Amino acid sequence: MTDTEASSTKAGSRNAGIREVARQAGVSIATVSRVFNNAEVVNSETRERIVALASSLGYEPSALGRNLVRGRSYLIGLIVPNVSFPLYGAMIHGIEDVLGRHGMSVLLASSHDAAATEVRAAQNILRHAVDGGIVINSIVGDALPTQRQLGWVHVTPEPAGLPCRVELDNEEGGRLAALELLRTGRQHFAYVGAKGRESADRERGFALTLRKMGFDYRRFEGDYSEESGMRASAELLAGPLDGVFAAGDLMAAGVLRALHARGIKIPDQVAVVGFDDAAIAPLLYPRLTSIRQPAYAMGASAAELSLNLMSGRHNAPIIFPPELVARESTGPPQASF
Amino acid sequence: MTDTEASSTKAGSRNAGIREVARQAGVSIATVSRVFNNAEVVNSETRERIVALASSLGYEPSALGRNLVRGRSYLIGLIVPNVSFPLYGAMIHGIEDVLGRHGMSVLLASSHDAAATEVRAAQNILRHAVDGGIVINSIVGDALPTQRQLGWVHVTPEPAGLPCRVELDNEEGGRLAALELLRTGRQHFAYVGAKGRESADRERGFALTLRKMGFDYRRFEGDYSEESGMRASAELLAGPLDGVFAAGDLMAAGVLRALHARGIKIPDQVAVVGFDDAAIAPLLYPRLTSIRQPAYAMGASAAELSLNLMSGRHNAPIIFPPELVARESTGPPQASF
DNA sequence: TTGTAGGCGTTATCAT
DNA sequence: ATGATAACGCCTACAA
Repeated sequence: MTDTEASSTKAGSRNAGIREVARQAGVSIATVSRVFNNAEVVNSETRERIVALASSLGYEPSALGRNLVRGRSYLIGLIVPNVSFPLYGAMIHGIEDVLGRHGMSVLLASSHDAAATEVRAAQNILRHAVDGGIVINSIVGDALPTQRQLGWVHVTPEPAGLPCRVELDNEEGGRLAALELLRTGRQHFAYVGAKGRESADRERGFALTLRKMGFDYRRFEGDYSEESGMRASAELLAGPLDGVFAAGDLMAAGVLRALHARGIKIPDQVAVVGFDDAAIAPLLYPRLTSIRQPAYAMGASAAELSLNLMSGRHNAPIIFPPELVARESTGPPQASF
Repeated sequence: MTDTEASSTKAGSRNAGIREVARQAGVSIATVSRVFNNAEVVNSETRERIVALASSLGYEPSALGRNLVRGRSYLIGLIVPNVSFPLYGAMIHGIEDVLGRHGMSVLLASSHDAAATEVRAAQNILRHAVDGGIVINSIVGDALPTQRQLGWVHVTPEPAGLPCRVELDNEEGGRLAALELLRTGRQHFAYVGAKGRESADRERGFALTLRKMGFDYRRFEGDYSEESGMRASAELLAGPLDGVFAAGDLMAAGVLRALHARGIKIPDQVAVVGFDDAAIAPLLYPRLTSIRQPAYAMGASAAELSLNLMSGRHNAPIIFPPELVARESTGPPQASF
């Protein structure tokens, strides 16, 4: 393998490097480099000549070489529990937009809600010498492997100890749900929750708001699945019920289905509020009122936090307010032709 | 900034490099390198000493340096129209699994169904010297920018000319839908489609199968949105109707909703079949029968194709068969308690 | 089994 | 405005 020969003569097998361009242009490699970095500083005539030559030779600076000398990869690692979940999709969108604006790209890995997989994803990401990292709903939290001075930005409500964090004001979400049910004149409430701090926070906001108005509520602990929502309905219907707040849209879907199966009219007899405002919410029957997480904005903020972290700056956790999206399940059906 | 001093003495600010490890271990950097590559070939005693030292120094080989000398980035670029779409999520999952098994990672970028964004995403990906690339439902097709001998693997039904491709047998999907409607004794059919080759293929399979049994059908052209599905129902109900095949689950959702609004019983009076078997299908009311794309397997195949392409091997396009997932919208409701 | 040394493709400093 | 040249961190013949 006469490697030197091949690389200098036979164009195509390996693209022309900076040396070859410099040689053919009759300048030093430094000048070529400058053309692609500080274009202004080089004589406009030689610059154009080099640009033309480079493009005819199919040359462009190698990211590999550039990364090495700059000590950066321009990559941000991103760990997501599950790419399919629409809420995460919106977050990723926000992350991509901000990062792209700063010339950085997203290295993706999924944790599939398993601690071992999450750690493996982190190691995998670290192997690529990323400049930063973002984890959505981390399971292992600050036990995530790291390297150099890389800091992970967390998008999660827990644990509270994590320094660099973006989270949703879940308690406020619970409050909004309660207000919506109160607004539509309900009196017999129920909360369909799940384990974990997210649900607990949502319930607290819900409970506080109801109590302030002199109401109590019953509760059911599910697991965010549609099926657990159906179980919840079955159990809660043993008593008086006209207002349900479910901690997730999937559970709310189950509630709707079970009420439906019993011929109960929504929202006339029972109103239902979900959480997340996932893509399914407006497709359910009836269309589901839900508490929306500003997922895009949260992703964008996480990206900015990560960018700041790279530059040594450190920011306080950012807490986002949720927003009520009122649909048919708590009010009169929208006009449908 | 006495950079050289800092890097050689003050551990921490910049992690130890291979030189430092070699120096402290009293060996050459070549030996240290071998420990992390051809571990077997180095004396087990020195190896353990080096491993211990490296870990105490927090040393691990720099991906930057390694990539440069090997001329590879171990990155595969992935362009997705929209991360949120659950079908794509499953594909990404398949891609990640296969790639991870080969020590490669996913560099993600979204096209948001816009040609300009897709091209920009490709350029962005190319800047990172990826070893390969995969595009899901590309808009610009073979006009995607490329470099070196990098070849994009397409997951898409069109254009047919693309050499490296994974696609679904849409015609077979249409056939399955027709068979299911025939099986449940329907006689007055309708197809709710959209523009593009995917829909055309699905319709062909649907039409051929019906005609073979002596049936005809009416058609409506929507745009994959729920709203267009509702319009379809409104129009189609002008004539006799008891079996609808919609080219997408969202349109099917619209069909269901419109039928519902008119008090039409599903599946008793009208049966509905969707396409994709997206996450929403089992959540609709009633649960939607749909034609499933083997998204995970398709993603996995795309990844394998890309891996092969890197090694110079070239494969023929792979065509996947869809699968019927029967639910309530075409048959008796499942037992619900 | 281990060391030597060249090179991967670029950037950036210091002269000129 | 341009050229030499020293890194960047690592891998890998080749030699010992």
